[in-house]
Amino acid sequence: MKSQRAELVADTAIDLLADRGMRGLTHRAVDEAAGLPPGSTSNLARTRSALLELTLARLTQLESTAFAAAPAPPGADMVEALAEMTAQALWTQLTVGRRQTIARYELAFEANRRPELRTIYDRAGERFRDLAVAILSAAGSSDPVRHGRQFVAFGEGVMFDVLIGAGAEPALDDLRLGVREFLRGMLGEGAA
Amino acid sequence: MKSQRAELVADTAIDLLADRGMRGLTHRAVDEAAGLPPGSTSNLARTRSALLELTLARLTQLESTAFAAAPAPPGADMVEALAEMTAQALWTQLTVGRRQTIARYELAFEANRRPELRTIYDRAGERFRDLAVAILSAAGSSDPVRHGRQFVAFGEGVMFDVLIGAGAEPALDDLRLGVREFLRGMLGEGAA
DNA sequence: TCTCCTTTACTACGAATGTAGTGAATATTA
DNA sequence: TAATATTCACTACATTCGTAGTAAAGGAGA
Repeated sequence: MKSQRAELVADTAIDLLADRGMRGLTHRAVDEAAGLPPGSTSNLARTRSALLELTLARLTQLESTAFAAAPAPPGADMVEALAEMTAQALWTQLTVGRRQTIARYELAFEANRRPELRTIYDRAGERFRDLAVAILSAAGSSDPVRHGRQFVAFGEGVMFDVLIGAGAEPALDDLRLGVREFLRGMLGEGAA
Repeated sequence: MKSQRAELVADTAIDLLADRGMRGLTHRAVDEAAGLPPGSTSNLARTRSALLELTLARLTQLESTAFAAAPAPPGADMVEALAEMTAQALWTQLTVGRRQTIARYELAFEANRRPELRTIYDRAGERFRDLAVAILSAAGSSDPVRHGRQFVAFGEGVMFDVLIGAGAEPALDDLRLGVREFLRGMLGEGAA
């Protein structure tokens, strides 16, 4: 981020987005929630579009570091390891990163109507998707591109369901079971 | 719906929600988009909360009819039939029902902050989930409740991915393939 | 036909919003 | 230190928002 202040503003915007939604995110609301003198946010991000861009940029920055350390251990049962890794990642996003995930979803919707956001969102999504393709390819997928995409979609669906849908508590064990079944379905019963 | 006018207002609100998001849905915007004299929506749904409730109620009404005719054909390969059925349903939601789906997502988020919406949303979701559990149970699932839930989550994820995420065109063939693999993963390779 | 009740049209108002201008304060560089 | 560029705090304004009041229109039932 360009400055400490920009970080503070963006982080506050993320929380507001998660807690109060798109309508709750305003320049003034950020000032107030961050304890900044009124006008500060308006000054840093002149337009609403600029504020959204700043927030999304910060969000992708935060999430990219969260998924950085994840080298696939090429052990005996790769599916098992991959399932464990994925379940843990989902778990993290659902608990510690709950608000970040919700804020990201809010911005994803907004990106459908704002090209400047779409650009940022897609660039981050692409990197993530490519990673999934590479991993599934290494795991012996017969159609890595489609599978990679489906893998990401499955993850988003699980998170969406927990955070927005039924609202039930996420259970790590269930996540593990689910991901394992999902992977076996794609890679075949006895996949390496 | 209570009146033709209420239907018109709700349908217009759905479109606005899909096209302009939560911030684009206002009493005045509905009047204008529906071609009603200013104040009409405000009069029909006195508060913003009432407007959102009306819209969500209409939405669940519309979607319940869309999924009504779907008796599982107990043929030889049940997984195959179920996959075909699901793929078609997803396809419909992604094309003809695109805006309805997006509007539903918007309201789902809002329901996290508005208990009165949460009630409506959950009641509809429960019926849907129960249906999934029953179908998977009939298909021989070893854990119908968890699988039913995961099945719904998978569907939401696929839709979310297409509508909000990568934004690529949905391909019916890919949907069919994906659902089939997903089901085989849950039900076992040679599931009936 | 007359009466009662619901729906509709229109208007008003306080509060909140996005945006932008300006001068002071602070940091950076020469 | 002096000059310059950047960041900051504060203010102002037109617009839009949610909400509500009220009077006219319309329809149902006696």
